[in-house]
Amino acid sequence: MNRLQETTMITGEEIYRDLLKKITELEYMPGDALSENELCAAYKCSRHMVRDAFSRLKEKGLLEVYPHRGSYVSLIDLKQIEDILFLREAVETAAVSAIIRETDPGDLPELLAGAIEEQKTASAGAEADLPAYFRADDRFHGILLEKAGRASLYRLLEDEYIHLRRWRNLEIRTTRRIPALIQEHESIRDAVLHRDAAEASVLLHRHFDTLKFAASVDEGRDNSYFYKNQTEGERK
Amino acid sequence: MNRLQETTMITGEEIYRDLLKKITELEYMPGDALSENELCAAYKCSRHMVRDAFSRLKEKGLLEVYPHRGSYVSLIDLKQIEDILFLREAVETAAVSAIIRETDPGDLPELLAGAIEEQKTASAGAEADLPAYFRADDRFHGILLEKAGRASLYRLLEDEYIHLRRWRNLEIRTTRRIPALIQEHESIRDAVLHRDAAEASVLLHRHFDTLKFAASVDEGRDNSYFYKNQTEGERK
DNA sequence: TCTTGTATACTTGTCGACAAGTATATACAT
DNA sequence: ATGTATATACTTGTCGACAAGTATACAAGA
Repeated sequence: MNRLQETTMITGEEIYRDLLKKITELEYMPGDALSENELCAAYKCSRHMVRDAFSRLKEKGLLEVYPHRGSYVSLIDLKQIEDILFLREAVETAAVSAIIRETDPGDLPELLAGAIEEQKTASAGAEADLPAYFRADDRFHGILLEKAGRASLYRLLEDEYIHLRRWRNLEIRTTRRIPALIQEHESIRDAVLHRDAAEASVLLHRHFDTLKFAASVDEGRDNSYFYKNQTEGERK
Repeated sequence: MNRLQETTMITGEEIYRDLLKKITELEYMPGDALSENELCAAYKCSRHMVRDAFSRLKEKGLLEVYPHRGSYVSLIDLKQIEDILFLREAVETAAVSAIIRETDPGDLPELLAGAIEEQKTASAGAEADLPAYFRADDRFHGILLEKAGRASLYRLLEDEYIHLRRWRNLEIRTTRRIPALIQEHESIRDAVLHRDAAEASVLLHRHFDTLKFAASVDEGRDNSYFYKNQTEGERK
């Protein structure tokens, strides 16, 4: 707990959003202790607002509350990250399949090209803007669902993707490996535009395997940001 | 609000679970008003416990809270139901693909056969046990994910499946159409055991289309259990 | 020095009371 | 009879205070 700024939050909803954002963007790192008292002092509100936000964050798996001991930002569960990557691969493969099966391209080429272009500019040069790249990356995959008529599903899965984003913010802090990801995006786009569902499926599988590999590398690291071997939620 | 039994709940978690169950199992119907005061009287606890449960139910999209007016059980969003069916189809197709690609059958035949057998006994005869059938149905699909090494993903998607179960409880109240669903399960099982991924994919698509059709029929119904045309959350 | 018991300073859990907004019923004027 | 203003009975929103459990610091005894 530090950097408690003098914000003037009002509603419990805003407190919840603020905490959610700070956890996702690693302002509060995995394992950090969050004190109800300090937070309600920072937000200048009563503990009930903070407790309500805590309750929801706990429900989302972003906070662990140990009664009468303290509350801590959840560690990252790499098995869960792999699950969500599997989920995304499955959903986006189905979306691409639906796009190819049911509709004509429409403005899909322009949309995908725009997202890819934005990824390149955001990740290029020394003044690379990683958050901007991540947004463009999300947009690329979002376009696929939207054009499959499943934009609302993308919103529905937001809660799961939160965990993915937090891990991504922790994992990808340089632009070193981004060009390879962009190249994979271009391959996927080409397969979709050529209406080659089988090829797109293979490329999506490979794309998410690239990320799963990164997650498996984390597995071996010995820092305090990840749960170790199924012992999730066993803080002594 | 009625049938308030004299339970002796204690923790807020139990209250939340109880409300969740009663909403899912339609003891509280879509649109029903839930009063904080009446509930905390029934549970013999303070309003804070109920409010905390309300906050989480709201977050899950099962309750709509209108400040200073009242709280109501969410109506069923059929677009969301279709999204979740699309999600399940995508995930289970990917799971079947993984099963066929990566592992040998193992005890998969026995497990699937057991689940199907349970579906038949639960839905047969005049004393049919629908909840038991639903559990066996869930198990069938759960086995596919488990054998693909994604049991934890199944748990992760529980929150989305809650909405599906609530709709299912409302939609399927007789055993009339269940034999067809069981037959589809048997076809899917056969395709998986014959390691025919393409056929399994087609059959899964058809299976979920059967359910999506039921959802589209609901769309035309003129009762108060469903949101009408994207106007979700517009209660005057 | 080591062990043990106790006091203390934390943490989260729960409660009652009041504030504020909304809808309805009622009395009044037209 | 009808439209309007007011009073009342609800609803959810917010707060301060206290209860209860945990870990730590510290002092007393072996």
